Amino acid sequence: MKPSGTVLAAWRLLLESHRRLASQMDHDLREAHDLPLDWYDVLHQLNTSGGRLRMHELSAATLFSRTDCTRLVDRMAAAGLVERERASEDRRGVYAVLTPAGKDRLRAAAGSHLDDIQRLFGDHLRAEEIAALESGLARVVNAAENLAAT
Amino acid sequence: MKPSGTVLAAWRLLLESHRRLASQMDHDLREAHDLPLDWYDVLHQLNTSGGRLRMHELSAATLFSRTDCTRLVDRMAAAGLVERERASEDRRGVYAVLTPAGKDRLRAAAGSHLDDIQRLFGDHLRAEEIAALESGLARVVNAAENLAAT
DNA sequence: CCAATATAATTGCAAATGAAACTAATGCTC
DNA sequence: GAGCATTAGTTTCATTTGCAATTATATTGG
Repeated sequence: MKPSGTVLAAWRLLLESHRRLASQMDHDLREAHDLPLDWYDVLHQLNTSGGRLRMHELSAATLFSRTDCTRLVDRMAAAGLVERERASEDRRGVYAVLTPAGKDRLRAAAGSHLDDIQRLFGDHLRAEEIAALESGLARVVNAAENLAAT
Repeated sequence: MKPSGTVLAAWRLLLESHRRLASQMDHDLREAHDLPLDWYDVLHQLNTSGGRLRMHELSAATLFSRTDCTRLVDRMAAAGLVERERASEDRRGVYAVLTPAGKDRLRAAAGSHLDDIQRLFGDHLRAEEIAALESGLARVVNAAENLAAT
């Protein structure tokens, strides 16, 4: 089935808002905290998962490829924000572990980044639009997850 | 001001739905038509603009950087989908022009791509959610545009 | 009118990316 | 418990990207 004009318009707006906001936020984070948005994402995911994740869990959480995670962790480890730790229960495995410095850096950046989310995104939406985004996109994401799991 | 939990959730869902759907759609387009999503985007924008755009207009329409446009057009010209044409009214300028082959390729790919948009996105949204996405994100994009224009 | 400045597009270089090959350890089956 | 398939993670290679510098043309202020 073909999408209606409104579905198409909504999809294009989602694409455009993502591109504009993501690049603006990346720019702001680099400017203010010398932290790429990708790094912020990794720090955030680690932090909300108790500070340690296996590489493949990090990949699933951030939606970066395994390859990408390997190299993000490389660079972030060089910058002292995370550490690698071999898994004791599975000797193939590696944990990415948030360091205290990484936690500090995240805390420092979180304030202005959250402000950015509000300023660039939240400020322009009505409560019922936010609710609609949340419920609708949750279903979209869910369906995509199931598809990917196949 | 800090975003409320629902704003934050909505933002994260927007990020996640974009990543999942864009990569799925890119994959499907390559699979079925050997056409990266970026190329589709360029063909689409050219087509909806009468088949010819100055490089900087293409950049504004697609939100790819000027550099990126130069090189996308390079590769697509090598594949015969577009042509470069020096602008007669401004000799610095270059038009990217859709070729008949490019138009054909777009037409061929559009069908399955539109199906994808419906299947992955539209099918999971209620009419009022689509309307909310459309109106809300239009305001978000607008605000971001004005900011960028500064 | 012409020097200074701005704009259009490309290019060189360093960094980031993705797919597929590779290494190592585990699990599964007979 | 030996062999085969699977899973975890990294690495290699070719491609892509982004920033800053470059080239060429247009515009503007004195």
